Amino acid sequence: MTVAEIIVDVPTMQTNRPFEYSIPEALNDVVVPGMRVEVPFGRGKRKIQGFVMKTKDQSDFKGKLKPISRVIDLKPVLSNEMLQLSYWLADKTYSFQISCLQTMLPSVMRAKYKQYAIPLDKTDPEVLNLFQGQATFEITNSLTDSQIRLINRLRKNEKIDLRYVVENKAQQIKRQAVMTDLNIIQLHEAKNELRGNAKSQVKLLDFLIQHLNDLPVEMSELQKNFGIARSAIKTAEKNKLLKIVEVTKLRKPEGINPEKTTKLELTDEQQVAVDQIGQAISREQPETFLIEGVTGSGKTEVYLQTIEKALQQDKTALMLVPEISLTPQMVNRVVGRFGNQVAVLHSGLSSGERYDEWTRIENGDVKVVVGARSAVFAPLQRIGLIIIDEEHEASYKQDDNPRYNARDVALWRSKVNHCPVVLGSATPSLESRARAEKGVYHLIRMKKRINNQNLPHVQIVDMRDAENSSIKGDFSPVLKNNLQATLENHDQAIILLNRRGYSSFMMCRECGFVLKCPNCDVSLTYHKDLGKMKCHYCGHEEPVPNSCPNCRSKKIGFYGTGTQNIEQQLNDLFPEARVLRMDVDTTRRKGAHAKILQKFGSHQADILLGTQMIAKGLDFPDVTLVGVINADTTLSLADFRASERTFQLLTQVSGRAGRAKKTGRVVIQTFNPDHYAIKDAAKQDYETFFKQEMYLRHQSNYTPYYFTTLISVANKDEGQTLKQSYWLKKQLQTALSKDAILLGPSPTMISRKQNKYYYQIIVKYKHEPKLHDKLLEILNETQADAKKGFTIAIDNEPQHID
DNA sequence: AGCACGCCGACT
DNA sequence: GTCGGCGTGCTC
Repeated sequence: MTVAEIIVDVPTMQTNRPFEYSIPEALNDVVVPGMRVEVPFGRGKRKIQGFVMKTKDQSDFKGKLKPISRVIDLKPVLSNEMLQLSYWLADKTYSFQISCLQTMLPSVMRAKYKQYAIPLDKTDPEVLNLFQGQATFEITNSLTDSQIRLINRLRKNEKIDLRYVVENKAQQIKRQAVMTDLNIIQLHEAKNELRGNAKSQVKLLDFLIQHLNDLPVEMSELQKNFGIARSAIKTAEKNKLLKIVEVTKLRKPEGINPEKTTKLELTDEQQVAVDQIGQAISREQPETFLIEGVTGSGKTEVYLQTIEKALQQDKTALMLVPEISLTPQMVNRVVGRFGNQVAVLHSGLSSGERYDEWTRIENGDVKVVVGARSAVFAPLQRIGLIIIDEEHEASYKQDDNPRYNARDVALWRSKVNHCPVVLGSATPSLESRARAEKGVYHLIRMKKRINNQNLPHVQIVDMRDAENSSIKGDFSPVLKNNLQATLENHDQAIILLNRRGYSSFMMCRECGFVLKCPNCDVSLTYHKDLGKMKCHYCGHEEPVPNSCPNCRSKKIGFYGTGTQNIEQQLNDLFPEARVLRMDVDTTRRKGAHAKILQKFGSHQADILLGTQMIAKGLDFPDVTLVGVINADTTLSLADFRASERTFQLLTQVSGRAGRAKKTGRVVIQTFNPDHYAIKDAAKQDYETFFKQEMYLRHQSNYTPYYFTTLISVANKDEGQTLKQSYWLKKQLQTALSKDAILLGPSPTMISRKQNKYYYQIIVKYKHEPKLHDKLLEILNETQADAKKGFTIAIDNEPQHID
C-alpha cells in the first residue's frame, strides 16, 4: 500500500472529505486504517493530525501527493467498526467527519497545535530584539497586533521561520519495573551462588522467587514496600539476574472497592425479562427490547443478570446510564458483581484517568463498560449486549456538534455486533413506546415492585384553592404537616424544586423593572454564596443593586424561588431539621455530588432539597416522603415535550418514596391539578399517559408521528439573522413536498445569548427524500458566512425546542 | 484553520 | 510608487 486516504483535522465544509497522501517506504506496513498520523497540509509548512481511513495502491488525485510525516499511533486507535460508524454519524448529524472521529476518542487524544518562531538571520537587529536572547518562542494569541505584523514581515523577508508542532497529549505514565527471564530453578541456583554477605541480593532473589507470577513489579514499589534499594537492583541487573523494563501504569480511579455482591432472587416478571433477553443474546440478533418497569420493579437486577449471560458466552456488555444516575450507589452495584472486569466512564474522571480506562477497554482487559452518553463509543470487541437505562433521558442526546443520540448509536452498533439492545425506563419516551406498539421493539412490562411493595400514596395539592393561595411561603399546610410527621418518625424526606425559570431574580415594585443580563435576554439570578447577581448563560456578574437602576426607588427586591430560598424557608419552618441542598451551586466541585448523596444515605441529614438531579435512580430506604414544590413549571414551556418531561420527572421522583419496607407518601403542589401529566404521574400510570399524549401528538403532528428537524440561525445583528432565516426557509421550501410542515422562523425562547440573536425553523415531515441533501447544500453555501459571524445549526430530532 | 494571492486606498 | 488592509479560494 502506497497511498492513504486521510480525514484531516480541519473542521470546515470544504475539507470534509478524505485527502490522499503517499505512504513513505519506511512506513509501508505501518500505516493502517484507524491510525492517527501527522501530515503537511496547505501551502505553508503547517502540520496537522489526520485519521487514516483507507490505504490503497493507486491514487485518484491528479496532483502530486505529499508524504505522511509520521505516525502518531503504533497501532490503530479506531477499529473498522468505529471508522464505519463515523461515516454514518457525520451524515446523520450533519457534522464534520473529523468531529465525529474525535468524539469517539478520549479528549486527550485530540491533537494540540503549537507554533514556534525560530530565527534564520541571527544578525538582524529586529530579529535579535524579537527573540530577546531566546532560541525560540511560542506564537500564542497573547501577542499584540504589532508583534504579529512584525513576525509576518520578518517571515516574508526570510529572517525568521515558523515551526509547527503537533502535540499528542495522550501519554501514559511510564515507570521502571523489574522483570526476569530466569525461571524458578535458575533463580534458586543463582541465590545459592551468591556470596554470604550479599544480603540485599538474597532479599531481592527471594522476592523474585515469591512474586515470579506478579512480574513486572515497579521499582518504586520494591523500594517502598520491600526495602530493596535501587543499587541492589542495579547490581542484579548487571549480573543478568533481572531486567529493568518500562511499564505503562494505568491510573486506576481510586476510591470504591465495593464488597462482592451476589445475584438476587428474581421475581417472576424479572425472570421473564432475563430469559427473553438471554435468548436474544444467544441468537445474536440485533433485536431491541423495551423494558417498561415501574419505579422499584428491579430493572437494575435484570440488567446485571443479562450482562452475566453475555459474559458467560464470552461476550462483552455495554451499559449506558444518564450522567446524574452514575452515582457511587449504582457503580458499586455493578462493580460489586463483576469486579475488575468493569470499566466506569463518568464525568468525575480526570482526562488522564479517562484515557487509561479507555486503554483498558481497548486492550481487552475489560468485559463490561458502564458510562454516560459518550461511553457508547467504548472500544469494546464482541459486544453481546447493550443496555440503555432511563432510556427516555434527554441527556443521551448531545446538544452540540456532533448532535448525536447515544440511543441511535447503540442501535447502529447492535446491528454490526449482532447483539440485542435493552432500553429500560419507568417512563419510556413516546418514540420508543410507540415502536414497541408497532412491534419494532419487544415490549417487556414489569408492573410490580419487588417484594410487592405498595406504590407510594400520592396527594395532589391544588395551590389555587382558598387554603393555599394565601400562604406566605412555598409550603402548603399539607406538605408542612407531612414533613413534620416524617421528622417526628426520624424518617427522611426529599423536596424537589422543578427548576426551569424558577430562581430568584430582582424586580422593582415601583416601576416593574427587572434586572437583566446586558449580553443575553434573560434576567440575572441571585447567588447567595457569591452575594452577586449572575447570568446563567454567559456568566456575567454584577453586584446586587440597592436601588432600582431605572427609577432609583429603594423598593427593588428578590422574586421567584431558588433552592437557596426554599432552604431558608425550611430552616425557618423546621429549625431542628438538618437540610442538605443539592443544586448546580453545591455540586460544582468534583465529587461534591457523591458526597452529598453519601451524607444523606448515612442519615446525616433529614431533608434532601434539590432540582432534577435528585429524581433519578436514588435508593434510600429511609425516605418516606417526597414533596414537589412546583410541579408545573416544566408544563408551561413552549416545548412539545413539556407534558412528557413533567410526567417523567414527577413519576421518577415519586418513585423515590418508600423503597424499602416503609410505605411512601408523595405531595405534589401544583397550579394545574387537573392536567393529565400530573394526574397520571400521581397514579404512576404510564399507559394512560401514553395514550393521551399520543393522541395529542397526533393532533399536532409531532413526534412520533412526524420526524422533526430544527435549524437555527444566529448572528450579532438581529435584522441580518431574520433575513438569513427567511432565505433559509425559502431554500427549504424548494426541496419539500406539500406534506411537510414548515414552522418559523421564530425567535428562540431566549432570543439573545452572548449578544447573538437566535432564530429557528422547524421542519416536521414523514417522508422527504430531498431534505437531507438540501440541508447539506445549505450548509455548504452558508459555510462562507460562518466567518462573518453567522452560524447555522441543524439538529436532527431535537430533544428540546427553546 | 491558516495561508497566499490579489485588489484597493493612504502613506513615505 | 509601496505598505498593509481585507475578501476569496485552496489545501492531497
